[in-house]
Amino acid sequence: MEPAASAPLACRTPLTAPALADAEAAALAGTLKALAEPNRLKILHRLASAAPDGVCVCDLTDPLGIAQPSVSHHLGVLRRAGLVQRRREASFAYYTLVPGALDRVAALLGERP
Amino acid sequence: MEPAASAPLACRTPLTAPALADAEAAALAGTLKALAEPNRLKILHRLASAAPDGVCVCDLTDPLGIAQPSVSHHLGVLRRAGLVQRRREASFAYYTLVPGALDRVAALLGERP
DNA sequence: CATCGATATCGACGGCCGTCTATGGTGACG
DNA sequence: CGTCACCATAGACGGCCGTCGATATCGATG
Repeated sequence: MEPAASAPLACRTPLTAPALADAEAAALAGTLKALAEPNRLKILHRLASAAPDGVCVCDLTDPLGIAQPSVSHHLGVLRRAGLVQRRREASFAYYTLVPGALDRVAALLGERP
Repeated sequence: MEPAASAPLACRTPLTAPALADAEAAALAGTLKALAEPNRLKILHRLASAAPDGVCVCDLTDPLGIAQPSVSHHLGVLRRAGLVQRRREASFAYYTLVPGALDRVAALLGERP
């Protein structure tokens, strides 16, 4: 608007702020990217609804309507993101939510720094 | 584990639940997909930090380190997702957060149905 | 030991996404 | 009225992602 240096014009920049660091942005984006998929959201909802001691893969394949390798793939993504955990028993695999994980993400989105 | 019908085996399915509807899953996934990008998170953080009357595009280009059309692209994605809004003034464009948008997303992630 | 069922991994294919350069449209200024 | 700054759009290119069929592993069963 007025006293700038050499720049031809500056609309204005009233703010300063730590500016979200690259590492934090990438980390949060990674977690959100794991969440941003319809089938994975359905999986999480299912695990949240009926997760006393876990849900096995065979109980997820039919409701989702996708092939079993795809279900395993999505579970792997959620597991690498730290959102779910696996408990192996015989030849079955029972998946459960990692307790505070979703709430932590929600808190990060809700906070207004 | 034992008394099934004709299926050769059923690990067990103790739970029932409405099961997240396709439309809801797709909608939430769409919003999360808009959030799941480092540069867009930085934009939102910036808007949240210093957003009394908005931030113009020129103030976002340099901190992000990407070309101006890319910034416009990201702002468009956030706007179509209903997360930010635009206010045009002269040749400038001031972007602000849509008030309750982020909190709504956080609430959806935090609720345990 | 041979078989079968439950999962995970592999390789391939199609589509979406983030980035860029180039260009267009609009308001201010001289 | 010509010029310039700000912003948006269009088109192209490379890479990541979701899906599948095929295959491997591992435990239980007979």
